Amino acid sequence: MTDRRISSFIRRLRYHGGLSHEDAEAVQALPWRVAQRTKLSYVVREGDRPTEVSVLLAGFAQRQKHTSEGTRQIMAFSLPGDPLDFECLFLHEADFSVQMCVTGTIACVRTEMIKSIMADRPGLSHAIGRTLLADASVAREWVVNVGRRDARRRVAHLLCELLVRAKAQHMETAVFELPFTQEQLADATGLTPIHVNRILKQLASEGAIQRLGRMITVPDWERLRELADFDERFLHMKRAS
Amino acid sequence: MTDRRISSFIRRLRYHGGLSHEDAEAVQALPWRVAQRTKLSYVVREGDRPTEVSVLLAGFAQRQKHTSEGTRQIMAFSLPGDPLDFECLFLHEADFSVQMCVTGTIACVRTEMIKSIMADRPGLSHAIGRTLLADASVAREWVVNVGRRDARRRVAHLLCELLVRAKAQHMETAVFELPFTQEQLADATGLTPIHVNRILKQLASEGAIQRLGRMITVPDWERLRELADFDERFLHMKRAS
DNA sequence: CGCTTGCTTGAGGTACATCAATAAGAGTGG
DNA sequence: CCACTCTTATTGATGTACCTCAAGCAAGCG
Repeated sequence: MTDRRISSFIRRLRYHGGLSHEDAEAVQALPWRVAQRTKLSYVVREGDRPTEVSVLLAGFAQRQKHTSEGTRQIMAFSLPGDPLDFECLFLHEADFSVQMCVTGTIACVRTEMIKSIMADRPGLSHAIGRTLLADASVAREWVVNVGRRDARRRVAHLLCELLVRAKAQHMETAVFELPFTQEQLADATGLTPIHVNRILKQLASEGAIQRLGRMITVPDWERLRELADFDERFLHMKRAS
Repeated sequence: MTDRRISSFIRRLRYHGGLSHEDAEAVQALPWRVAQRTKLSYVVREGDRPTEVSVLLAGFAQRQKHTSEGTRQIMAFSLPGDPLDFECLFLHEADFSVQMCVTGTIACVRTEMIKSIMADRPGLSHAIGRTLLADASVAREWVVNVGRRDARRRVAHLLCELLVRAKAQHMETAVFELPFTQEQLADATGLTPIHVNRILKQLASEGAIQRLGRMITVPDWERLRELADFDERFLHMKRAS
């Protein structure tokens, strides 16, 4: 029973360039095991050597690590269609944990299955490599964000990234429901939740965003983009899709 | 005229797992063009679409980006043997600049040449993928470093990473010559050069490191490692080498 | 030399963290 | 449907790690 939502993963593979029709069908035809995962549950933990890899079909997830101090750093947010731990196809041991932000759905396949179709399909192999390396590019941008931008720009930059990526996956974005707590936003930006709160308030008072609970509306995209020092080239998207 | 130093690149490809003897020979046999690059020269610039990719043979290089404010963030340091811009094999457009830290040597090949032997050699393709994804893992660790560690740990963590990587490339490490200015260390850790200076002084006064100019000696590795919250698993090295 | 680049040290400022308390939702069980 | 609890958001007061500005110093190098 193949889940139609796998197509969101295929759309993700296509962001970064062509993928043949046959390759797409081969991915669809894999024996995906679809599973529900509750909020806060872990899909992978740092140090695991998974025998399955997963794709996010619905909901949101985060990649994170903990320091010895007990603090947490989120290194990426995953949207529906995103592979969650495909780096394990190359690296064996997970260097980060993946945790669900909200209750959602994932699809898993055994690593051998993926590896075996990748061996027959260089085009698919390449597409997966591109996708993983595009994620790497995002991580590099996060180093810049956390290392060299002030709090206002950091938060705004994160909002921009989420909006662009959500749009590329055809998600509802006229009004964007932020599925993250301010604590998560803080752990993603290297700030405290209290300061994130103040920054969101400030952005709203400046008219850069509008808020209603966790609902964010961006009345003037160009304004927010400029304020955030946001240049979407780091997302390596080929087409508007 | 193949440069024997290409073997340092092959050693790097082997960090993360096996590479067949034939694959190694195929890499050696590529028509590498060896070139000298002076200190501060750029190998690639953000936004370039290079037709050649490069490997660092001697010297040090850094990956960096600039913000609209004019500040710089360094996202990685490259050691001899490291591929400098192989992500372009997958992503076409460079999302970062590569600049030489000191005068050194690089080896370049046209992208088609590499792509063509990769098409014939899945094992080599996989090894290159592993290497690039291991670099991605380092970038994620840098997000943690810059986002959630205090200045002392940040600097110490960077020193630990450089030492372990240098050791894995058989570089002289009993005494480690830091080839970086304090400004570069600052741009890599998200600090100011002045604060890096004070931190280095502090680390030295605590006995965690010894300094003589840019020469760094680590009298007690375990001590520095603990102080830095350093766990080398993120480097994904298979063997002590 | 003199000039430039990088290192060092001090004084003072600020962006963000920490601590503390209240308020507002969101479940949950009765 | 309401009381109860827990999590999340908000706001204020205070603290501090790091930044900025400024100056002197050492070392490499034409």
